[in-house]
Amino acid sequence: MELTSRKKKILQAVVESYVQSAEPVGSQALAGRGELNVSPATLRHEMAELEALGYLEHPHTSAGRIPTPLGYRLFVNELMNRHRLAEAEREALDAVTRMKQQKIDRLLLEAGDLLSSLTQYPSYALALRSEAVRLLRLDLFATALYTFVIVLVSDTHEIKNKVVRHKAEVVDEILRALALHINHTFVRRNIFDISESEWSELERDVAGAAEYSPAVRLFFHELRDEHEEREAILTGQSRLLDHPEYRDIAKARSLLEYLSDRRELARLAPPSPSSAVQFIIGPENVAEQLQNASVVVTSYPIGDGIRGLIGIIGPTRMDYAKLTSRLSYFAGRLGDFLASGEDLPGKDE
Amino acid sequence: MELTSRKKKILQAVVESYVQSAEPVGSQALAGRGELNVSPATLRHEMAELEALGYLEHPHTSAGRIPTPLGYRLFVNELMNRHRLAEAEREALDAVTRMKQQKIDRLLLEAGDLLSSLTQYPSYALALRSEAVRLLRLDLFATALYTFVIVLVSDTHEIKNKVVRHKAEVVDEILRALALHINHTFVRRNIFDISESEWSELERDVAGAAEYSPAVRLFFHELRDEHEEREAILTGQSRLLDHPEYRDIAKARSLLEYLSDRRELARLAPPSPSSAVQFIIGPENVAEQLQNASVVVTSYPIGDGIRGLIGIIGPTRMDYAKLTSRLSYFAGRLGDFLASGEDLPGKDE
DNA sequence: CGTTAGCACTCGATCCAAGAGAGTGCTAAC
DNA sequence: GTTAGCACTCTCTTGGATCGAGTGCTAACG
Repeated sequence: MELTSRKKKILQAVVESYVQSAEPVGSQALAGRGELNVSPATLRHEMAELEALGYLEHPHTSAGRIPTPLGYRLFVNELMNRHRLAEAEREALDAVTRMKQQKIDRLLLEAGDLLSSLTQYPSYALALRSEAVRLLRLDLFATALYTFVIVLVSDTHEIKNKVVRHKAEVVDEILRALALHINHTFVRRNIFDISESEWSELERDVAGAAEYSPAVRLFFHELRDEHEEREAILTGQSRLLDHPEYRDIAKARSLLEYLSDRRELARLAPPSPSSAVQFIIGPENVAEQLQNASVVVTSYPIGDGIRGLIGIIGPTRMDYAKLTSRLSYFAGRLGDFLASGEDLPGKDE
Repeated sequence: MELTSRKKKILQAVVESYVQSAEPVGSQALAGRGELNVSPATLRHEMAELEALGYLEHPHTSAGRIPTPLGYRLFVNELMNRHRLAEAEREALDAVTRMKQQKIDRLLLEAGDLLSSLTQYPSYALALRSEAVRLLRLDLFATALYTFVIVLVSDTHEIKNKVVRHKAEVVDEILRALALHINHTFVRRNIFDISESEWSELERDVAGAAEYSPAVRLFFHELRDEHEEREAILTGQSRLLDHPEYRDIAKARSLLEYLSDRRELARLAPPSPSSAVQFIIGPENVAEQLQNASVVVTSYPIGDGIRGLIGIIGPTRMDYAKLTSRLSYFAGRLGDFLASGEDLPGKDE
């Protein structure tokens, strides 16, 4: 059943007013806003119906109305006005992305920091990795009598490395030969897809390789684990406490505790290929601790088909309109910057 | 002026009781503990004197006493009993350090996590770097037409790397020659100490080197910045909210905000070459936001003369005795594990 | 028939006074 | 030096009274 346009206007006004004041909004206050030219009595009538339909609720008899999650959902889907970003905010973000040569994690941290300080909510960000890590180049070399180093450059120009302690004296020549062979055989291949028999073949072809190849295989194996286990970058947690919904320590505690698990956070929102802003409102969240919280999140291209996520976490009462425009702008700028390749930061580690 | 032994006993009892109950302790409660065989009236007398001396204080007339920071200071310096660690706690930490092949940051994170969950306070940890980064080996190689990679292995077996986009086509031969020369000339040298004239010399000696050496110099320069700017690893912030002193949101907010600055945190405690546990109690802290907080911290060797720090942050009312024994054990185990070299983790940024 | 004014009613928030209880400091006796 | 006694102080809790915002219902209005 479609709502009448007046009901929509009323719902919109309730959301906007409540978002701003954090106080349940009553019929008088609503009438006083001026945008609805009807009496409080009529508003009471309409609001009672909106409540029956599940869009509004009542903390107690003698209080005004607040939007339900369903109400917010309708608001973000249909009623929200586009919001314009302040010049100063754009400037600030542009300044962050203008700093070149940064590592991506650093960049996301700074962007998140800025986003959090602009919105007064915690923000989180992460880079979604592609399924594969394709070998661009592998290097092996001795660094001491008993140690050698593995350096891998992927086709996305990420570098991974590891120091290996060897049980015997390291022979640099064999390492070189092994590296040469690996580079030759597996270049542009997904390192997670190298089969058992290919390894055996390799060990047969390169004299002495069998002594070192297990370390390389272990390294690839560890990369896979690391690759699959993403951790989000979180900033501005403490700002949660500024909002009245977390006046209650227990609520704050529970949400903050949830946020402290960065891996959990990374799984918060499904990766989306589109650049649309997503909303996960209250009970739409799976996590128990997020039942009274909302997540506003969007994605941006990092390059090579990989996307990043940047979002905000707060109480269900948030200014979704403002957040949407901010996030869009952030994601846009990050995408421009990162996908351009022009200033591709070294993603080491 | 030295306190009488009875006064010390009383102070000790007050601290222990207050630490446990979070309630100001009165003369009756104190007498009820049994360890002092005097009447409440006598205790009142003594406590009044302890108050005059600055070791105790009075929230208001009809309340019991609580220790002042000076009182805690005396307690940790002289009165504290050594505390025995539970078997289960030792087990848990041993399990963490038993996991091999981890990166040091990961290890510290897990140890910190465990420490925090055992103590119910936020914990922090960081590795103090040595002043120098000595070159063990530098590698340069092209990865694409216009990009090359710099990989540096320091003598502490840390690996740093960077992808560089070059303005012209990269000539691998020149890179090799440059790397060879740098390795030859600067090996075991502190990369921060390489002089202007040495660079010029290098650029003169290797044909074409001038095209690539600025990137290497920039890389070294960035390493210096990164090297100097340490960030602490923090875990368990949300546990602060479990303690009654942070019932007041504003206090919690202020401390949590302080903690969110990891660089600031890294400067919290002076690096100490000894393995003694340090206490920074209330106003002994420089930071404004820590005036009502205490830091308990100790250090452990990482190897090569470098030390790490691990500590706990909480209200001034903490069980210093228990924390001390826990920290000592943690630091000891971490030190054993890290400095042994046997399982030296790859510290790849 | 939708809209509006009027009105009784509900219920949380605030205020205030009274009382309980914990703990003190002082004094005087042991 | 130690202790019992006691008046005093101050916080915390409790309960009732009041306030006021906001509702839902009803009846009248255009």
